[in-house]
Amino acid sequence: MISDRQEKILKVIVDLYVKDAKPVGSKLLSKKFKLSSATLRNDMMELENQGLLEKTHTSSGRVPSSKGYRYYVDHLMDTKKMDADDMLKLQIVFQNSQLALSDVITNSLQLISDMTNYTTIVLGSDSHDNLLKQIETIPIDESSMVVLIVTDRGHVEHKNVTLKNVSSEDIKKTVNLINSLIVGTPIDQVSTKLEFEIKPIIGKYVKQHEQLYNAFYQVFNDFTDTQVNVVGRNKILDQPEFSSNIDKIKKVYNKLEDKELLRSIEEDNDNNIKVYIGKESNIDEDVTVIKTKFKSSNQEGTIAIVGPKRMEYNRVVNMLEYIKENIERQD
Amino acid sequence: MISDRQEKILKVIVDLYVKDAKPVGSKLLSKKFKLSSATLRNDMMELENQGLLEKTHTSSGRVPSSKGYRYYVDHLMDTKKMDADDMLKLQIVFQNSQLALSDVITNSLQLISDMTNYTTIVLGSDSHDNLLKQIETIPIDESSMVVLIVTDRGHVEHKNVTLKNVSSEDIKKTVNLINSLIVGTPIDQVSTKLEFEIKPIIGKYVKQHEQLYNAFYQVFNDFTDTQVNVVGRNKILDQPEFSSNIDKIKKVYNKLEDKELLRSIEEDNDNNIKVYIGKESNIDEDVTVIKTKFKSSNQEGTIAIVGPKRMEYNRVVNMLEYIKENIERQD
DNA sequence: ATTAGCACTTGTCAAGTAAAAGTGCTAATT
DNA sequence: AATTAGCACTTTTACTTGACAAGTGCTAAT
Repeated sequence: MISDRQEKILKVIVDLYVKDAKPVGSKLLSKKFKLSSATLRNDMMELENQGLLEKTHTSSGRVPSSKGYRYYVDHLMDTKKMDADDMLKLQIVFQNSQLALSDVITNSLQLISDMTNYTTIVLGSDSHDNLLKQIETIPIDESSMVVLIVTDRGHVEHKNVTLKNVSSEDIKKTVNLINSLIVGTPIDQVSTKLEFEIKPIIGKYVKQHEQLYNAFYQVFNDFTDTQVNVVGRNKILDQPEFSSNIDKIKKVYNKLEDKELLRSIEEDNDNNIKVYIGKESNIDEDVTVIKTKFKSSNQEGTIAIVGPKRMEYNRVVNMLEYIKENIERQD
Repeated sequence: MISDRQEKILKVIVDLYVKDAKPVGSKLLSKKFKLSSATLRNDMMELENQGLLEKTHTSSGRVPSSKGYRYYVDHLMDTKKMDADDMLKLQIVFQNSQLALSDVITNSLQLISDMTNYTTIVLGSDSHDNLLKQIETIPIDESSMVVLIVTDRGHVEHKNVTLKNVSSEDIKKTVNLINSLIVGTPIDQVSTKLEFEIKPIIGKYVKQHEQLYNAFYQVFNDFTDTQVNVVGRNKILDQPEFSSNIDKIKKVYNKLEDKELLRSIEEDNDNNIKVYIGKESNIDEDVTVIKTKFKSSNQEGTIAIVGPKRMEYNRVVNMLEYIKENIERQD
């Protein structure tokens, strides 16, 4: 559909626009190609007709459209060449054997955020299908205790609970009951089991069963759906497409707090790296999200980079690829 | 130093400016007082000479200075009258006996943030002087386990740790050793004790002691200084003094991530409600922070409200007072 | 002690102008 | 047939300009 030269022109326009955030005109391009600006103009017009480029106003230079970025991502970028400096810096994090995997992930995403000026997100996997592994209580003083819940995949939930006039005997009984009867149950079914299997029993044999039941019920009920860690939220303010537009900032920030949205990113089950350009991001037409799932023996989840549509696609994809591979290799 | 009438004028100016964010002129004031604008102008001039009012430019109305707000806070506002609607809404949260105290705190600060459009912060108390209460390990699979640490004041820290070829025997031995030897030690001395009291012993009796030592060392080392919960970060974008000034927003957001700053808020040991106006906030000359410590049998910490210098001092102080009292009464 | 009156200052808004950047089209050139 | 030179046209941006509104400080009168 489009000529080789037009492809090259598109690539150069994307690269230039990503770098400088300024619409690219035919004159500037004519320096990169050994062609007159008029020739470039003709090709640019064709690329615009194909919907790959756009103008910001009648007489402005061209800017890639979402479709243009899509074409770039799918056909034009050299995805296998990683910047040496980026690689080196990431390596340092991954080679620090002192760190637990979760810290390596956090650190590397912090690093990416700092290097690229984009916002990064780590989503712990949805724990609702985790199985209850063990519960544990630790008394703090005569009227309060800490309740701990651990799942088979290592997710921990804890809570400080206040109890009045409950004997440690009764607490122990209840804990043992739960540990023997409902361990192995998926987390989202625990509440039900608690009600129909535990409540009737402790109702008979345990004083203050009401309080105890409520305490445990509460902890399970609060079980966090998805652990979210947003790194470099403020980087958004450094991106020119946002820093001049408070309403956009407000919109993006609100979306970043939107659990629904984050869940939807996580629920995409493609294990490869996936690029959501502009509206596809469900955040803002000027935002791009690049995400991937990862899964090691120890931990699984999703990592995502949120930046302007005018994003360093190449670089980010390469970095994510690197991280994903290295997490999954760590076994 | 200033007359009764001048005091009244200052109060009205603060109230008006807080409400409308517009400099207050003599004409507007003359409607509130039965005096001509010229008279008011004379008094305003005197208030300006005293440093209590400022002009934004030679011919603008007056705006309270930091000193003016300070005077208002210390002498002028009726701190005992709480808005009935505010009270009602807070009551609902505090009367929900289903909730654990920590949730009541979070919910009430979320509520304040929503009602006032300010940002709120909950700082869990610094845990460094907490004493180690108990450690606990829960195996996840053959190569990883969860390590849990609980302090005497109910602070919980947990971490997923990967171990290779370490027997559950050895883990148990080490845990028992720690629980018998260093329980009761202040958290910030645990690392040292771990090194000089535990390391030598497990060095002799435990295989893979290197790995185990490192794992535990790591968890203690990561012990979070202060638990921070910032609610309603985005409200800042709705305040007119910031929404037109990206640089200010950037500055404030960066400060809100600044652990040093948050620690300094927490380290102020005044148990009463304290108001930091403008520069005193250490955030921005246009920001005010109002904070208080709270302490119940179960939990202690600091709560702070961050808003523009043009803040509803009265309302916020009253709400904080209410919250503080109700937290501390819950025993 | 208060007020009326007035000259003066500053910010804001709309309209107008000129320059810069870049386009599309036509006609000439390779 | 593809490329280029040339030019009229459009839009943005940055500056002026002028008029008006808001509000002040000061003086003189009440």
